[in-house]
Amino acid sequence: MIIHCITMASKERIARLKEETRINILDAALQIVKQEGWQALSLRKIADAIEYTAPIIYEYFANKEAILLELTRKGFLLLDRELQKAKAEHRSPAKQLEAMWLAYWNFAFDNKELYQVMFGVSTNCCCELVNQLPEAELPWDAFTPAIGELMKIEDLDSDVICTKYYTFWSVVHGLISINILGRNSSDDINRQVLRDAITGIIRSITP
Amino acid sequence: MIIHCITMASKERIARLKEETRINILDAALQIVKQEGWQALSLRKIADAIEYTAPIIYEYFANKEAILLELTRKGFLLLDRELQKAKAEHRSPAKQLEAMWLAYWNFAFDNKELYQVMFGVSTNCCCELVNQLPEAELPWDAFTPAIGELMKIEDLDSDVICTKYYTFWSVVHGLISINILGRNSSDDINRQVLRDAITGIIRSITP
DNA sequence: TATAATCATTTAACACTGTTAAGCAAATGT
DNA sequence: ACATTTGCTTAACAGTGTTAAATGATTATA
Repeated sequence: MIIHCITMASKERIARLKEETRINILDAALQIVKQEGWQALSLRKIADAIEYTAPIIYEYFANKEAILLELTRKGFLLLDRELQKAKAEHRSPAKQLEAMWLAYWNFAFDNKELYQVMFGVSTNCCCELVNQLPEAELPWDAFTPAIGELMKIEDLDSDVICTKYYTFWSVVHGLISINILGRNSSDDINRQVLRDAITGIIRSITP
Repeated sequence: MIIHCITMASKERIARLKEETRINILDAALQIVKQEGWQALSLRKIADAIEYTAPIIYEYFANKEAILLELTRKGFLLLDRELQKAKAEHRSPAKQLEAMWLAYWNFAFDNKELYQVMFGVSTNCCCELVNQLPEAELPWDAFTPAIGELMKIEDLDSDVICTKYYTFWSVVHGLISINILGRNSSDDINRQVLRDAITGIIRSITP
């Protein structure tokens, strides 16, 4: 009986350790990418970083793609946190939209590597899988209520809202992509493009 | 003397053949990518397609990246042809801009693979090198005169024109990227977003 | 024409990559 | 004390880009 309890506790400890190395794998992967870029990420490098050999990774992830997929999942959750935070700071939908797209912009540059794997900017991976990720719809869920409120439209899946959402998204994502690719214009111009576009769209949908 | 002429001719014939297999390499690469995607492109597959062995490719290109770089160069030239064609069909800068961005859009989907390697959408390669490519500035050269004319600004490198160019480009490239990644909205909505955004920007800069 | 030099091409090899199977040694259950 | 499971490693496979050496045909030279 007592032995049973002890083994239960040790099982839990082991489970905790396993969870920990799972996190270590993800952390190591992200760190390598931040230091050397996506192209340099290899399973053996991850294994080195967590002081194991490569095959052990398959105890925690089905394959390399699964690691990237998990990173994009965490990316979407982190992005959603930032969006919610920005939203909570304002009451009017116009201000909310402006703050949220700005938060989106900042997220992309504060987490360049995550954004790359989330939206496939200059990295080749798992589009189809990412699209099946439920978390990939969090931005939609975050933005459309504000758009709907601003336009006084209740059906958040209507084509009108969809169109406006994609207009916002396109210009912001486009500008981010162009910058990540290094086709840099100056930061001043970036900021102005972003502000002009967002306020322009907001004005165009404000009744 | 005669012999000299003959050898000259044979040298030219050989040079022509070499140029031909250079083109064959590029064609084979693009065909493989179109059929199996960028991830599936390998030197040995290219070699197979042109009925040689892999190392022969290094007689024509410094490395794999150089092949991709040459494809993006050809991509920019092709894009420029389309832009010029669209431009030539109209006289007013507003109509020109609209037609050109539409041509840009069509190019991206008619040559999805080229667009991907040109702008790094879900493929990892050679950003820095592409940015040094002179041909990468052809779109800028194609668009800014119309923008300048429309805004009645002569200095095509002024910040105002730069800002407007990036605004156009961001929304179009963003929408393309999102679609290539498979985050598809319907074609109807795409078309509407594109038209709305372009005509909106044009109206906003028309005096 | 015979020999030397050059050229085009291939084979072999290296250091990587992701991934799987086999083995081993320590911890665990009986 | 023995059997079994577990954690982890070593070895291996098929593939990648890339380089060096070897081969065989073509060309130039004597």
